[in-house]
Amino acid sequence: MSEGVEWAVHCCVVLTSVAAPVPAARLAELHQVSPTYLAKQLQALARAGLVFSVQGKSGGYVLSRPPAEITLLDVVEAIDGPEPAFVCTEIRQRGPMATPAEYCTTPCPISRAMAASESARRDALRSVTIAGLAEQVEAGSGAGTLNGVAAWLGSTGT
Amino acid sequence: MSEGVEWAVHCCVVLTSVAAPVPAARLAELHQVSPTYLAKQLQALARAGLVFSVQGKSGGYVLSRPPAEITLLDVVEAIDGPEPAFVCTEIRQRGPMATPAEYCTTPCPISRAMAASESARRDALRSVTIAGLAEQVEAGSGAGTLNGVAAWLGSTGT
DNA sequence: GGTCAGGTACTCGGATAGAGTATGTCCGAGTGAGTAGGG
DNA sequence: CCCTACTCACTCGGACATACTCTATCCGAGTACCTGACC
Repeated sequence: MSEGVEWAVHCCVVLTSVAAPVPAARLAELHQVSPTYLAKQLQALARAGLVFSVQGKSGGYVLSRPPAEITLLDVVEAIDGPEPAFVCTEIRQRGPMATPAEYCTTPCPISRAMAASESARRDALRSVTIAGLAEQVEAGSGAGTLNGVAAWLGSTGT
Repeated sequence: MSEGVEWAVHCCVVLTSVAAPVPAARLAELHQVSPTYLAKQLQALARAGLVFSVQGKSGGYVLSRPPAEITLLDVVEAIDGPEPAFVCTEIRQRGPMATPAEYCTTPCPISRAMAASESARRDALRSVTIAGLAEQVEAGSGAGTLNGVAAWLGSTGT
């Protein structure tokens, strides 16, 4: 899986506690990652409609929806793309013992099994929201952690 | 996901109906895929212990276990590798607002959610066996399909 | 006829090139804020 | 004192290089089968 997914999810979680837009460069500084590449991931989030991008002097990125309405699946698909990992190339219709196309009314069993596993993964990802993740972060690292991060993001120093 | 996974699964399914070893080149001809690259995938299956490779004039590959004891997960992991797609790089421990390492006794919530989705996918893949797939192929394409393929694999002509 | 040695052809196995995608970087377009001037 | 127009600095956005993995290929190592000779 793309490493940018992890960055994007972390960004969404910290964005839950801020109201003003946060520039990509500041998020990169917070996470110590490549600013330009993180910007690319945030652009993908913007294209997917998960965040709003505002330009200008005090611009940046803001969540476009309440965190409870953004699922982990939304973020993963925004970065990695919505197409499933497994694509059936219809091997059964090729070669000397090919199954005639008229018999292939349903997806082949292998494709179905792969689709089922993909679906299970997507269901698991869909059941987790950004708000839920933020809640767990607070529970794990202490209440007020995200507010502290938000304060740092809003300030100008290091 | 690696395209070789699809090839490998198809090979495992057709191997359920043969007793004698089948050369990689013949499986490639059956599926109309690159012989040398398919050979590489079969080598991976052999390394994982899913198939036995026998050398010599009438050599080839045979399933090492009853098809009911080989799961789709086994094949996928043999080709794509057993390591999970998502790897947590512990972003929370980096940057100016880093969480101290002593607070990181449990995996971060994001990592946990990703692991859960991976686990769901693996469970789905584990619940499908090669024998089950072969059964569904017979049900879909007509009884005797696999035996016909087996006969073709055993013969010498095209 | 049976046994054994040798050759041969066929197999797998790992080491070796090429293509596509993920990663990382750069510069230009756009815009909101701040400022200076005028009314 | 308020309004307006301008400048400017800061932001995003897409176009451009680089590294790595997936795909595809080649040739060498090994082995079972077949053939032939010998007993």
